[in-house]
Amino acid sequence: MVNVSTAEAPKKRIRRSPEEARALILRAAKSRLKAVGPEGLQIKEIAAIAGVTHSTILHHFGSAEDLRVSLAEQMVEELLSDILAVMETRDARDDRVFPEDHTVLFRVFEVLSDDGHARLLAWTMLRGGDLSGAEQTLRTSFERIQTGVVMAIKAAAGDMVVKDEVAERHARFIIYLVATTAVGDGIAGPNLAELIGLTGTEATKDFRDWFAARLF
Amino acid sequence: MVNVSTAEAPKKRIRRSPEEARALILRAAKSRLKAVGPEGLQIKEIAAIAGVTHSTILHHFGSAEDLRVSLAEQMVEELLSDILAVMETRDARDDRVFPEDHTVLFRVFEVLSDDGHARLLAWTMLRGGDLSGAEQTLRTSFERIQTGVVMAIKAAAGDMVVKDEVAERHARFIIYLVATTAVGDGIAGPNLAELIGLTGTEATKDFRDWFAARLF
DNA sequence: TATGTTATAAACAGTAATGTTGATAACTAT
DNA sequence: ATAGTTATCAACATTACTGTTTATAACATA
Repeated sequence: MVNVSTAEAPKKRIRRSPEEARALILRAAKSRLKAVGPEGLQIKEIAAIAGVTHSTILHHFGSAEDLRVSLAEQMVEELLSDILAVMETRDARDDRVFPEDHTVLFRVFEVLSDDGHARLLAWTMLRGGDLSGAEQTLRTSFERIQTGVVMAIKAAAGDMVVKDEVAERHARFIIYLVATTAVGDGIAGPNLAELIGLTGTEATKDFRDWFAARLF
Repeated sequence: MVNVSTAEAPKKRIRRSPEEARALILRAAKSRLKAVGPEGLQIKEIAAIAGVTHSTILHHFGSAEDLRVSLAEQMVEELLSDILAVMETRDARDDRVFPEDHTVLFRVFEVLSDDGHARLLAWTMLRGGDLSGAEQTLRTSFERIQTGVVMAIKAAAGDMVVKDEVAERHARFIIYLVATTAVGDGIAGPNLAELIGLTGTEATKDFRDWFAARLF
């Protein structure tokens, strides 16, 4: 006998293309990760946000772990392309890669720290997952960043001649420092700043200015 | 009927004081953390290392989560007391807080980054875990660190007079920068260094020297 | 329309972690 | 000694997460 009064309305299915479904699920996973941290990365939670069942996720990604790997790869690529875009579309009136208003550095902090990428990145690294899928993107992106920083160093030196190898070494240090600082800032920033008394957007800006001024 | 031939020898129980038991378990948790990272922190594994059953852990800590919080708190306290010890027992021949061999800074990196403290801290923060249990320790420790750094800044200024508020502001920036960098280094260091080509202990030391030289 | 494909869902199964309970051994105090 | 306390263990219960199976709705194509 069919239960009439309490019968669930048969749920309308939305049929998506594999690409759409994957994108939808990855978006949900990302928002979940940003909201609650690594613990929230469970396929049932993600499924709920995406409005699908968890078996749909397994269908598209194979396993929960594969979804996490895909997510990590996608995030790394987004992050780098974001930063490269800033570096390489500098203002036409100012051809320096690192103009004095510190646009690029601020943007790096913004992208890495304020947007939550650092948290996601940290999660990726903490879990020791491999990023070999994004390996090539990573390498070429870093080469382009390196090139930009070397140019900036030479520009900052003005008339003085800077040997290539010196500039390259210096560039590596700078990149490493900025990256680690932005990551640390993204993770420990809120707690640490409160503790030290560096609160408010004003203090944040002051710190970043001070930091930027110290780099070259 | 008692099974004679295959009877297990009745396991001798070691009865510890609550303090000893907690310390033993925390030590095991710490070693496990270093070995496998925050994800491997599961009470049965820890129990196996400590040589107790997992219910003993639950008895002493309440829940698996509470153990993780306790571990994080303990590590924060160890970390700070470690750093303070280095800062405050500087070589008698050199009364500067930050001597030119960068002892203190190197120690900060060592403790935070190399020992895996940063990873656990990051993990804790990413999970939104609170460290309120260590709140008081944190505050007083940071005040002492702040004092030391202000002294270092004034010493570095030599004969020039530095206003208190200027030195204090500068000190906050330095502390914040060192802390975030060390955290970021602890998390992203291995991956990032490899990517950039800053590999080997030599390169690590070079970077830290370069960084230290740039602080004051 | 008929047929095939597959994205989706629901129910079920397996597994690994945390958590609970009751008994007991080791210690303390009377 | 005796009684009381509790740290410990073993066995069990529970939860929560991943993965599997089967059926079907949605769409494409002929």
